[in-house]
Amino acid sequence: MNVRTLCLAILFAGEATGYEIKKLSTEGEYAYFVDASFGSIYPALDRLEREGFVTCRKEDEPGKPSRKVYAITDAGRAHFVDSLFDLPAPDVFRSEFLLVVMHADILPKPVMRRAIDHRIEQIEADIAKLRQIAQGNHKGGPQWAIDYGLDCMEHALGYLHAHRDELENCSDLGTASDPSQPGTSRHAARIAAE
Amino acid sequence: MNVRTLCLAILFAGEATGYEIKKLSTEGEYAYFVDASFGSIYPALDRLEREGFVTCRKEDEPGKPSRKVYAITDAGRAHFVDSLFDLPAPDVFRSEFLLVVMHADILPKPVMRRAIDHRIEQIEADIAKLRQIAQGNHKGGPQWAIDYGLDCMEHALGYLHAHRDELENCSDLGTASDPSQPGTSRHAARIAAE
DNA sequence: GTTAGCATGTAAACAGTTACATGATTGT
DNA sequence: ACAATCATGTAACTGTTTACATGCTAAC
Repeated sequence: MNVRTLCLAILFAGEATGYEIKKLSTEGEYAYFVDASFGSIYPALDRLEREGFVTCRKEDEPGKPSRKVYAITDAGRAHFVDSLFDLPAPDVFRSEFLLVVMHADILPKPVMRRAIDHRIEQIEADIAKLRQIAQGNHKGGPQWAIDYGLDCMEHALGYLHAHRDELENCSDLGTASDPSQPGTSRHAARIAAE
Repeated sequence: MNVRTLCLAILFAGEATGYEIKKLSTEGEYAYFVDASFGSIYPALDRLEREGFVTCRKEDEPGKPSRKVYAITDAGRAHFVDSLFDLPAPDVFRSEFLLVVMHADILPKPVMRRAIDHRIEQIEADIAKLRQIAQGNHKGGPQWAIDYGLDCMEHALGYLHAHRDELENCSDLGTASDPSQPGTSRHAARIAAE
């Protein structure tokens, strides 16, 4: 999904500024969709306004930076709802962690351990964030999405906890570095630095 | 992760042509990482060769299209393994399906049902693909990655089956279209067409 | 006095997709 | 005859990121 649709989705739920859209897409309830930067959001809102899908109202409160509050139009609403009727594109799951996992056999144990710990912390942070979002009283679709997300994340976290030993035991040859492999010069130093 | 790293990861496991890398990244064992097109793979291999991370051998078998078989160099191996020592970037999960779910309340039941059916089919296809990959005898890291992937997907599938009714019951107002909302003109036609 | 948060925007650079061009072989 | 698979490559385009520029307020 692109930034355009993200903007429409957020504005469909209520008015917002570019700044707020950024926050919602990176930290808030819309983080499942796109992780947009200012450099893509502001131009997208400009274009949506030119196309008549959103309107813009400038707010100048003294003592505060002026802000441009965007609102969706009837045409925008129609366009967005219409796109929901299309069959959704397949879910995307990308994991650099799994790339590391696939090479557990050639990585020193401490490196693998650190990667697992890091991944666990990330999932825990994601769960905490979702739980916080869940505080607001949602219902119907939004509530279902939250429950689904929490359930999947908790399951993945449980799996990691239950099976991390197996993963760590793939790599018990060298605790620091294996000099028989090329390019390991920097590795020992990195591990030593911890 | 970018196409460059994908190429190195695949070549780390063995020689391959650009064509084979494409297949592995879209259908095979590396689909967790990047979904690359020819337009990105061929230039990436060119650049990796110029930089000395891979070498290229041209194979001309009569009666077959000539192919360029790439192999990783020691420098490439070192570069790749080194990158595995970095803390992996957070996993990415993006779901258009969940965007539809979040608007279940305003979507007609048949649309929601179709979206759920479609999502279930996708997960089932992904599971089937992973099971097929699992046929090859993997061990250690790669085996762990497969088991993890299967477990997470099966869990998500189970959740969908167990909770799809709740989701469908969010939208029981209009079975086809709701004329009180703007922009629903095309919707009725779409539903009717099924 | 310095960091963090609020707030908008632009330009250059980069990554990647899409569409096109080419052509042989194998299977239906 | 037609489609699919194998196989490489380029050019134009699009979308997005990064870095920069600006400036005010509130908290520490």
